[in-house]
Amino acid sequence: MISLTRKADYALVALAALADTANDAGRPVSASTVAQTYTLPRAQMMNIFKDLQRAGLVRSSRGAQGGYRLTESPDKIGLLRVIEAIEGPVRLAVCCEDEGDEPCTSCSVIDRCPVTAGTRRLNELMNEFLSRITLRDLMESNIDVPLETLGAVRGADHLHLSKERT
Amino acid sequence: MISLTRKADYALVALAALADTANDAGRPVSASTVAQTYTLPRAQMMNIFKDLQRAGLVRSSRGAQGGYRLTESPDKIGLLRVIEAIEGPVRLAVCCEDEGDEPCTSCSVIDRCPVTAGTRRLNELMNEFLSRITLRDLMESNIDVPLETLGAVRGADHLHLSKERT
DNA sequence: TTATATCGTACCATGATTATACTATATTGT
DNA sequence: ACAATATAGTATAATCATGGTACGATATAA
Repeated sequence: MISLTRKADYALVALAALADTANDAGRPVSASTVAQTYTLPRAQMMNIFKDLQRAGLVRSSRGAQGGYRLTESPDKIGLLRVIEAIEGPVRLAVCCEDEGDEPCTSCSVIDRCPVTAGTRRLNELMNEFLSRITLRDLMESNIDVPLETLGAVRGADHLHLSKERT
Repeated sequence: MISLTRKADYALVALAALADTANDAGRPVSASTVAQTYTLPRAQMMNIFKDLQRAGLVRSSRGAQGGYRLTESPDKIGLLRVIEAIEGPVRLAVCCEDEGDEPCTSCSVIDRCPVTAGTRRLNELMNEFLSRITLRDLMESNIDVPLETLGAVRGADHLHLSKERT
């Protein structure tokens, strides 16, 4: 499936919540608060924050009045890092584990496969792309930049991918 | 998870096999042949071809010497169509069911969610992107075009996304 | 008519995802 | 010091999608 897991989705909400509230000035925000604010399962949110912390995306302060804070500003946080923190590496197919020209160790098609090379390239592209889009972009739905350039490939300006935002 | 299901992956192999063998000149290729050629489960391959046929990507001829043929040339077949034929619509998150500004009916965050708008935009982009890349691109790992333009956003030429192909 | 091969559908097993619970530890405030 | 709060870590259960199989029906070519 080409989709985020619910956890990854929650993680984006969580990070956005931190970014919204108090970047690094105010006091930290607790997992419970975020869960309550957005009507999401508390326990789930705690696990998510833990993953985010392990990935270095948030810093935790324990104890009363504790919670989490972003370690970086939202425009420094690429989506890929968030997704990987929750779901692990992004791979379009099993054969994307081995990069480059190495033979496919994971699937049965071995080396006759007519699409591995392309799939791996596509995978690289996807990763690169996801790492470009930042949390800030997402919060402002400011995903125009890559979009326009992508649209320019075949002169497709009809896409209006940056509508109602400029 | 941001990855293709195994079925979708197989589907790409299958279509590539059809494209390789006999575009529309020769005789059709059976699901069993494809399965055998690439050491993939027969029954699975049959189901896949059925889905592809339902989506109009291949045409079937029954009986002995029967099999499948592509209905269009590989450079007319976008990846999105293939993926959708197998997995259904591509949605980055549940809230991408409703496009545009409609409120989120699917998740509990309702309308306070700080990332729905961005996620939906991102979803559009992803779909657009996948529809651009054709089966032919994939077979030739000719995915350089969008890659370069994407890489040009921040002048990142170090990526070498079109290596060993020009 | 017989062998081939798709069509359609139904089915099960596995594994990932989703969600919860519990114990331990650390910090704040009284 | 003590209680309340909140994270850390881990373990566990339930749910669902996926991966894979099987079978009867139908259509075609030889």
